[in-house]
Amino acid sequence: MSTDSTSAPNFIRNQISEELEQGRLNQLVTRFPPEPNGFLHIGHAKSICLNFGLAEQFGGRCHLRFDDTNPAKEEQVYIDAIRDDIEWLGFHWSGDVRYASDYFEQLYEWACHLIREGLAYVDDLDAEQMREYRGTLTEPGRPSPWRERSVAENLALFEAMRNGDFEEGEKVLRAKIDMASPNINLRDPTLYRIRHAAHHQSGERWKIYPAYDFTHGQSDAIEGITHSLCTLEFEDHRPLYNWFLENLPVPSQPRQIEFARLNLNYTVTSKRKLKLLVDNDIVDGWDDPRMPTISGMRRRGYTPASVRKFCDMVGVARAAGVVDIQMLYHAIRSDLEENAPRAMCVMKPLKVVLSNLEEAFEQRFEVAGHPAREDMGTRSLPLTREIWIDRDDFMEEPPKKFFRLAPGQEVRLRNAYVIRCDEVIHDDSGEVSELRCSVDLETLGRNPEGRKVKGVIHWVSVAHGVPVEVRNYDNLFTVEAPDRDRDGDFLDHLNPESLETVQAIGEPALAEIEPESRFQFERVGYFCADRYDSAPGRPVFNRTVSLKDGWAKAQKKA
RNA sequence: UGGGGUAUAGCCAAGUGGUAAGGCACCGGUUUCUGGUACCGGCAUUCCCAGGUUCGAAUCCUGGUACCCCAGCCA
Repeated sequence: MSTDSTSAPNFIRNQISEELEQGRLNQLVTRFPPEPNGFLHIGHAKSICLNFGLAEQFGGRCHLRFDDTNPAKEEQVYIDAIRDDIEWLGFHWSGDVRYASDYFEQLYEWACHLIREGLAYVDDLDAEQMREYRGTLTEPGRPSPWRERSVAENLALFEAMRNGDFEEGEKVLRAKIDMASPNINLRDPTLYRIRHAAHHQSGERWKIYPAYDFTHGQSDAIEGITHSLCTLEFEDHRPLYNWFLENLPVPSQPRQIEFARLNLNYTVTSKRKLKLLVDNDIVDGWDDPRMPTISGMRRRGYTPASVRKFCDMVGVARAAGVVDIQMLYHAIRSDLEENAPRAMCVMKPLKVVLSNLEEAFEQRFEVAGHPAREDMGTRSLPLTREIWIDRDDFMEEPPKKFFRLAPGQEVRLRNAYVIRCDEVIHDDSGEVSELRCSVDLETLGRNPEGRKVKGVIHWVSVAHGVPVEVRNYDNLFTVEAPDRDRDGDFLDHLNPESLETVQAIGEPALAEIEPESRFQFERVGYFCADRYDSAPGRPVFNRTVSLKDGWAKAQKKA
């Protein structure tokens, strides 16, 4: 697919290119700053595409920086998964992976600087008391009784905090800004809290950890980030972000710009909720193919290009909306339509005996790997007297305009002959168990004379078909906005049919395929060999997305 | 009159004073050995509402309305 990511204009790109043109900016430097407390999801993909895409496009740099200021929630496994996800998407960060924890010493010094300037103090209030003193949205807060400690005392106390002389929660360092500010973030926000926890990067070195607000902007400044792009909920934090930049001797002045986070219908994009799905074994891990995580989408069969194209289609703006999941489906379908080789695979096998062929009949067809891509070569397809077709392609009492198989009706076997259904055989329970059909040997590569055969169905030789496990995935939720249930739980809307496993029968070429190979199973959908469970000789496919089904749609309307 | 934001089609989204891009979805049609794809055509006399300025307004002004975010020692 030749979609260059982030090609569409948006307000951030416009701003940057203007700054570049006017010479107010030399080189663009962005950053992607995940907290390693979960897996990346499709919402993060939007941010990754924005940050890395912008840097790529304007010849700038993009840093990967882990915002690792909360050891209690973070783990190395997440760091590894996040790096993999970004690389899989096809982006490259500038320089080494960075960590906010790399700057802990500098941050500590800057905290001392604030104390010396009379702009920070150690507070003994506990969390509950602090909340009371903070006031409410409509009422101003009151100053803490500890707000006017001397610089010397604050310095000593803060050092003692660092040394581990206090228990967790006993003291915090706060900025001294304005307890009456209408912006709650400015009511003396917490800068440091005590945590006697081991940190995945800094180990046991620290007993105190800086809060997000005191870390992010300064880290940006240290790295020379020019544009710090984040989501809308941080808008209220921008005055604080700037306050630190103004009151600290930082080496550069980054600028924070906010954009709307991505919401997708029929799914949830909240690390907390995703973690809940994982922890309660509702899904099979963070990379379950039903998860909107990047690794889940990878396992499901999405391509990096399709994810990038999707992000590009969605755009970047400041209006919070919900994107239709059909857009995602479109992105992957259009990629795979062009790039996935074709194969035939029968999902619900129904035996068909081609009665006018001899027992030992066998003919092989050299068939295109892709109808429009000669570079994909050909594959060999054997036809024998007994074949499997899909049960959905036969109806004993068909409605009008049913172009598939029915008693007395003709249909083309894809890549082979036209056949006519002569006889329907039922089992004891009355279920259709077998079809007897006759082959018109004059119809290979040409249409029969005097009649129009509109239907084409897929099939597999009984003698040569290979058993294939197919996992048909569907939306994890049955409602558009599972998040937004005011008096229920999002778990109430789980789709009980989000996974259906079937034992299918595929054409011979599917026997020896590598994990993560993608195919279009003709007339059915796009499938990807599971990266963990599939192996040559034992294929397991995940349905990435179905093909559009005009027949089903027409039936629904009728 | 707590603060900060956002309103353009069913959904996403361009557009920043010159007469409503594009994509998804949807609806027709053509082609087709995938009821897929591709192709052609349709889909906002109007931009949250009401006034005003102007030759001219989605864009400027005034006044409303709706929705989103904020009271972690999370990010």
